Amino acid sequence: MFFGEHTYKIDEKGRIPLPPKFRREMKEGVVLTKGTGEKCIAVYPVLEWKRLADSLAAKAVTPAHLRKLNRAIFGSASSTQFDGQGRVTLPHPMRDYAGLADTAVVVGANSRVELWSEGEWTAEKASADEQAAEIIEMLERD
Amino acid sequence: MFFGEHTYKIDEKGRIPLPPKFRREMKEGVVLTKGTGEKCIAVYPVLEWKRLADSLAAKAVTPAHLRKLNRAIFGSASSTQFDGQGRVTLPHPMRDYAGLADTAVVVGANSRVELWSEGEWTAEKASADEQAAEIIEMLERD
DNA sequence: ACAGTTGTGGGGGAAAATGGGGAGAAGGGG
DNA sequence: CCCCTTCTCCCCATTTTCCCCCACAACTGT
Repeated sequence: MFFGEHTYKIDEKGRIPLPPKFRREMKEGVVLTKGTGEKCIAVYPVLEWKRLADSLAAKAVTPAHLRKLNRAIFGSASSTQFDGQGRVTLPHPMRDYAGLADTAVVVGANSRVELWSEGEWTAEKASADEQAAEIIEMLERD
Repeated sequence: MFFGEHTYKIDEKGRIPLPPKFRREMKEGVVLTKGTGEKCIAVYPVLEWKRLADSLAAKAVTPAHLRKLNRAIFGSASSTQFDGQGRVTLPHPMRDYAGLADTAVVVGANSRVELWSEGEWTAEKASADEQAAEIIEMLERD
């Protein structure tokens, strides 16, 4: 379970540290993927990621379907480890995709961790807050 | 398990390197085949390849069927090894089939590795992403 | 105040990407 | 039948990139 919002620097080699609490749940390594739809990088503990990939693959209806799916899932993913300082190196294509330059916001999102550029994150947060307010209001109406 | 998307040059002798992580899972050699349907070259670790060929052969219903299948499978396949620099040589017919000239995109797709021309790959990726997004949406609906 | 932990930066060494050279096998033509 | 060409391996060389390790400063909690 990942919580909270932390801002870290990305050094010139493309490395970023993760909060110590997060590392402890990711000792076996992590898998990085592009966020689905959102302009961010998603970080999963390997185990969690395997669960996800399997449940996705199970939805494929034909072999051709499955091949395509594997391409999308595995092709845009990257398996990696923490270095001695608790950092992970972000592949260039992903950094570009998420618009990450010299700082990133590390967001705990339950079973997943997300990396956002500051700009994208404030925008996303605003819309998330707004939606949450709407949803809560809806719930309270009943 | 093969991950990620890497771009490499094909030298004038038709050789292409594979990422070191991939090589380590392919020490015993690889089998190259034309992609089934897709305009790419598929690369299997020999062991994975044998599993595939066997499971296919088991499904043949008649001897004639099996002969045809064997021709199709083994006829267009090519078994090879890495050279000292971690490269494999691509047979000419396959390069032509996949439209590979001087650069190729090496895509990890779970148990298989695929080689694409840059053009074909961007097109395929777009459609694969789209399909994956649909399935993810399906999953989230439940 | 002190010790251990964490964020940040950088340097050095090993490995990887790329490019050629040359020997040997295969094939085609004279 | 022989020679020449072509293709295919295997080896060597060079540059670049990446990864691991070390260093220091700031901060934590005790």
